[in-house]
Amino acid sequence: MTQDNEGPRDLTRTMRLLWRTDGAATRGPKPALDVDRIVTAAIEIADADGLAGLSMRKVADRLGVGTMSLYTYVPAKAELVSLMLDTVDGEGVLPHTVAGSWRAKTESWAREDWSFYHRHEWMLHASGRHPLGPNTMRRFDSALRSLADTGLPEDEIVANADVIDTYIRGMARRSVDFRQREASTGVSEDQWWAEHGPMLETHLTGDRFPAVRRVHDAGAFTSDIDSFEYGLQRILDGIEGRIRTLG
Amino acid sequence: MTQDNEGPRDLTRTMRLLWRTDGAATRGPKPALDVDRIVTAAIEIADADGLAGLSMRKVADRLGVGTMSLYTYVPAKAELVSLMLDTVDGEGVLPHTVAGSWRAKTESWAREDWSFYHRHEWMLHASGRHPLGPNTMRRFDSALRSLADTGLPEDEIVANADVIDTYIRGMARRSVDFRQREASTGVSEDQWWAEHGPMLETHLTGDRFPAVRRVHDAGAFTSDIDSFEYGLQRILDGIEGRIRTLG
DNA sequence: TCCTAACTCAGTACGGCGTACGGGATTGAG
DNA sequence: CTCAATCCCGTACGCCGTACTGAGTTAGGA
Repeated sequence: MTQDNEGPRDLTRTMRLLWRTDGAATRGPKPALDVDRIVTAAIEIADADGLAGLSMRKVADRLGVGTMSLYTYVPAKAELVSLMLDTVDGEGVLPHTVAGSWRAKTESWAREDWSFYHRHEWMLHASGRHPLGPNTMRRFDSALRSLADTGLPEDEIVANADVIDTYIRGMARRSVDFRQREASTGVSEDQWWAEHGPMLETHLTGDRFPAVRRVHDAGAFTSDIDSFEYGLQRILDGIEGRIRTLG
Repeated sequence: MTQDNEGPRDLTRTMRLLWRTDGAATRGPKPALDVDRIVTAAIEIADADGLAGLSMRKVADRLGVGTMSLYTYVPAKAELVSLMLDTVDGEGVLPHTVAGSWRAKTESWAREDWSFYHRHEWMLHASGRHPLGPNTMRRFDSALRSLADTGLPEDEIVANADVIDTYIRGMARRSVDFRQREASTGVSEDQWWAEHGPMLETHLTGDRFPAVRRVHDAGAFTSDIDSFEYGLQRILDGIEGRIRTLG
C-alpha cells in the first residue's frame, strides 16, 4: 500500500549517482550527455512549471535528445528528482558560517531556507522519501553546527534541527500554496471574499464558528503580522527556555 | 506557471459542493449515486493505496458504475479531493472540548491530529490549495477557541494556530514519509545502514561532515527521544514565554 | 588488426491516467 | 403528450512513465 509520489526504487544505484561513486565507462561510444546536464535542465523546467509540469519528454526535448536516451544516465524519474533535490541543496549560504550566537545563525538559516523554497517551489511538493545526497547532508551538518553552541545534549540538538527544518518547510509550503492558489485561479483573496463572503456570512453569523467570527471581526485576518517570523521566535524562545532549564 | 497537484478550478461550484448549498434536481431520472457515496469510496481507496493510487476509474469500479458517471456529481478529480479532505476533517475530537488549560487543549489537539494524519496519510500529500469546507472550518474554529485562554491578541492567536497546525502537519509528514520509505523499498533503516554505511563512512570520517559525525558517534541518531513531543513542548514553552512578556 | 563485449542512442509500443464529447435513456413540468 | 432537464456512460484524445528491442559506436584483448 501507499506509494503516492514515491521515491527511488533501486537505492544502491541512486546512492551511487548522488555520491558520484560510479566510475566512468571505458568502452562504448562517448556519451553525448551527462547526469549534470540532465539534472540542470530538469530543474529549469521544474522552476518554471512545477513538478507536475516536469516530464521526461520535456527534459529530453530541451536537451535535443530522444526521450529514452535519458534512461541511459538515470534509472527513472524518481531518481532524477532525488538528484534535482540534492543539486539545488548545493546553493546558498550555510548557516554555521554566519557570525553571531546560535540564535542568530538559526534565524539566518530559517530566512535563507524560506527564500530558497520560494525560489524552487517544486521542492516542497516532492516526496520526502528521497535518499540523502552530499549537499543535503552538508546543509544538515551545518544546521547541527549552528545549534552546537546551545550546549544541549546531542540528541536534543538533532531533535531541534528536525523541528526547525520541519517548521521552515511547513510554513514555506503554506505560503507557496497560498500564492499558487491566487495565481492558478486568477482570483485574489479580495475577489474571493467578495464572491463567497455572503454565503459564508450566513454560517459565520450563526453560532457554528464563534471563534472564527470573533477573530474575523477583530480584523485579525487582515493583520500584517508575519506568521513565519512570529512562530520562529516562539520556537527559538522555547529552545532558550530549555537551555536555561538544563543549564 | 506552477500547478503541480493543483486545486479545483471552478471555485464557485466547489464551494457549493463543500457547503451543500446546491438544491436537489427536480427533473430527470433519479440519481443512482450521491456525492457522499463517491467521496466515501474515494477515501477508502486513498486510505489503502495513497493519493497516487486513487483514480477516477477505480472509484467508479468500486461503486459499480461507469467512470464518466462520476462527472455528473463532481466536476473533476481536484474537487473530489477537496470533498475528501473536508469529509475526513469531520472525524475526531475537537480540541476546545477537552478539559484543562489552553496548553492541555493544545497538546490534545496536536496528538489527535498526529494520529489522525497517520490514519489518512494521503492528506499530507494533497495540495494545500483546496478551499475550506465546513468541517475544516470547524476544526480551525476549535483551535482558535483552544488558544483563546492565552489572553493573547487576536492576531497572535491566529498566528499561533497557523504555526502549531503547520508544525503538526510537517512532523506527521516526516514520520509518514519515513515509514513509507521503509515499506516501499522493503529495506529497514538497519539494513540500509549495513549496505550504505561503509560508503558513507568514507565521507563521514573525513572532515566534510564534522557535526554529523560527532552526533552520530554520540549515538544521537538511535536515541529514543520523541522529536514530535520535544518540539511541541518547545513551541508551547515559547508561547508561554510570550504570554508572560505581554502579561 | 580485427573481433567482440560494453556501451550509447532512440523508435515503437503498452498500459495507465484525466476528461471532452456526444448520444441514449429517463423523468417531471407545462 | 411534449420537451427540457438530467442521468448514465462508451468512445476517444492527449498526456504520462518506461519496457523492449535493435542499430550504431567504441576500446580492450587476441
